[in-house]
Amino acid sequence: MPDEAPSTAHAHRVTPKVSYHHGDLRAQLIAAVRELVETYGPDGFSVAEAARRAGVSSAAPYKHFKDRPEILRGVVSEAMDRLRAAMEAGAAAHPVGSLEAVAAVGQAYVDFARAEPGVFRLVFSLTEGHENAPDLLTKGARCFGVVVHAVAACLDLPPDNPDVQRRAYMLWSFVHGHSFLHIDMKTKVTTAEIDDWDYLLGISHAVLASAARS
Amino acid sequence: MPDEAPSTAHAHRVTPKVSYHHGDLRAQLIAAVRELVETYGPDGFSVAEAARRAGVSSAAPYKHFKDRPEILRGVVSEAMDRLRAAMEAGAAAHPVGSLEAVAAVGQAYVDFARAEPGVFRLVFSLTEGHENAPDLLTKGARCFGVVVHAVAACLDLPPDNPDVQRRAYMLWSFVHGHSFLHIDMKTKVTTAEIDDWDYLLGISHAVLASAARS
DNA sequence: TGTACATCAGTGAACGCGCGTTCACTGATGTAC
DNA sequence: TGTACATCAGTGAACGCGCGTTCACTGATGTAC
Repeated sequence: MPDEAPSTAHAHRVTPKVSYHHGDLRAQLIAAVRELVETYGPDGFSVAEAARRAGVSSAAPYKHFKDRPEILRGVVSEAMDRLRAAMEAGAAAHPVGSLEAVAAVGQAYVDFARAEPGVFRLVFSLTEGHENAPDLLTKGARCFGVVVHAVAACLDLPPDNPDVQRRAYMLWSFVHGHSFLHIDMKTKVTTAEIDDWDYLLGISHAVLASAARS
Repeated sequence: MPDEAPSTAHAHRVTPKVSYHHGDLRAQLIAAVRELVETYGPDGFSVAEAARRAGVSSAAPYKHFKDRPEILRGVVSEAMDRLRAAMEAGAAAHPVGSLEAVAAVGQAYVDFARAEPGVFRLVFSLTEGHENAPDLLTKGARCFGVVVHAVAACLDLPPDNPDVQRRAYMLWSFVHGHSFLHIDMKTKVTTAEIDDWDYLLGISHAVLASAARS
């Protein structure tokens, strides 16, 4: 080769990204976007900045994603997977059919929102993503399915029972609202102290024990 | 002009919305931004486009607002005023202390979210606005105050009673979650049909009638 | 085993664009005298 | 009452910027023979 003697330089390139094709750029980009979304909010990310943080040229992301929205969808998809896993783990930590199992699903939800408020918000701000990404809709429905499952077990009814669906939705909206209020208003707007677990148990009891409505 | 009497107490300036050059550009800009936010989402507005829609040059907005964030804050402030007014009107349409009055506050909240989903989302996505705008915090607290008031009347307890605060927060998070889920997932994720008024009455009953917790 | 080749994840330069904001200005308005 | 003046909400041109995306390319990798 006309290049200089490679002998000395040949040794070991200590830089971790020695490889031209670096391992998993897609995953690294998603991680970078998550970071950006947490720092600057759901719309405060740019493809360019994400690429910069992944240590790659600004054109590189387009080898893995069609365009900017697709990157967002990738982040949301991955986040929903983690959210569902957390909810399932919460339920699994308590006896099947117990009120605690229901509350634990809610606790996982709230914990996720608190740990990743930016991503959490992003998941629910994909107004345009609905039509474009049926797989995201599916994943959302699966998350809801975890709630339905816990409620059904608790009430000893089949998951498709209307009353189960209704109460599961009530619980979900409750927990969803609590999560959002929590991350939106770090400054408390109420004088009452809220302990999550107590609160979620109380909610679960109020919703599941109240008289069935038509 | 002859409409003077500057030293007397009743020195009321007639001509409430004096048209200098353009009429009330400030209000028109806010209206334009509301429109943009509804169309393109909370972050999908630009100062330039708002000015365009108001029929003025792109520099004109800076005669009324310091910068872009201040415009957003103006929109949110105005929206919170309308939201509170709607909640108060809802409560006032039913007997003081009735469960219906409580549910009507929630209904007004949900109605607002459904009528202006973009603005509604914007109100709750001002992550940075908290420190910058104490007046927005105050307005938010006042909105919550409407809920507290209705709950206090219903339970016949003072508004600063911890149980009142706790139940008001529960109701709020419930309604907040329902509102968000409603505007986020137009496609229903549950098989159960939700009638708002029934639903809100049920919620109010479940929250206010359940046994008091420590 | 070595070699030729197709594949494909990267580069880096370039593009057009719309944005936020500033600037000196203009001309209508309200007021003091 | 008329006039001179200060005020201020507008203009329109200009700026620098970072963005999303495209493009021809490069060179490492895996595989068929």
